[in-house]
Amino acid sequence: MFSIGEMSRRTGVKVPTIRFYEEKGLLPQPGRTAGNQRRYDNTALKRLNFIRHARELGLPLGDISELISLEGADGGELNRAHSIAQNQRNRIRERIAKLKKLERELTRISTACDGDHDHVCAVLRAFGDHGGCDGDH
Amino acid sequence: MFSIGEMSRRTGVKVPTIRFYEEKGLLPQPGRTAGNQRRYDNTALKRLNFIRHARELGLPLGDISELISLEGADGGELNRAHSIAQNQRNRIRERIAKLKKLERELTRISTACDGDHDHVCAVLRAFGDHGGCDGDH
DNA sequence: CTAATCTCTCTAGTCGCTAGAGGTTCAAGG
DNA sequence: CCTTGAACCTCTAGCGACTAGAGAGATTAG
Repeated sequence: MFSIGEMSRRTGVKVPTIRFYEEKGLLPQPGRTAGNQRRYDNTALKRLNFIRHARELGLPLGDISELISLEGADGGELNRAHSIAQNQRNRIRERIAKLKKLERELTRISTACDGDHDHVCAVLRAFGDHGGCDGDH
Repeated sequence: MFSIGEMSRRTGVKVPTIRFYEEKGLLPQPGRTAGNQRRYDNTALKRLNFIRHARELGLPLGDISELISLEGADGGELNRAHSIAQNQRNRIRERIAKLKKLERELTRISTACDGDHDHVCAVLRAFGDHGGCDGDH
């Protein structure tokens, strides 16, 4: 049986965050000591690791809670798990594409004014200006 | 002179967001009609476009407000504008690298279980499992 | 003049936490 | 057994960057 601090050490999830997950229903309410402190078992530890991993993958808590509810589900319902993973992958791909565009533009902005500050700084102009973008944002 | 709705139409920034920017000091308080409605001029329009563009580049409002205060600054202070742009570029590069790692891992997860759902779904296992990651997250 | 559409302020909600106050419990050392 | 100090408890409030809605007043086109 682990205290909340022990859970935190073992998973890297901060103590208040663990309580927050419990409040949101992602972690089941654990047992308590006579003095009202939480005590967790291995099942809870595994679930917290699951949540942490999924969070690191960028899944919103809603998706994670859906995945949790799929534990022990059968064939048809498991397609849902697949599509959550696929959706997240697509979201990430889109974000990568968008960020690459932004990087190109920031490069343009940064090189717009190479230390010659006698005139109005081109960096500031470039920030205000969509004209130099190659994109659709 | 534009109404707040006109500003919104011209910049693509939503009406409540414009008021929010004003409240945060990013937009100066505009003039008002006798009936207390906001009326903006071209300067305000340009500034709103500046904010919008910078936001699209992912700059936090704090950085944007710093950039705004650099308008009309001289050489030394303008280096600050450069470093804001550079920092943001670095942040974005890091995010791209991280997202690419996640994409690889989601690919692994998605392909862990190709429609064969007779056993406990490998997707769910993979979400709970760091072992297959190549990374340090 | 009326009706439709803006616009006003204000409050509260979103997401995923994080920080702090003020109080209680636990575990170890004496 | 008792004390001390760390860890724990609940509760509230705050972050960033908005978004949504209520209820009231302003503007504008016909």
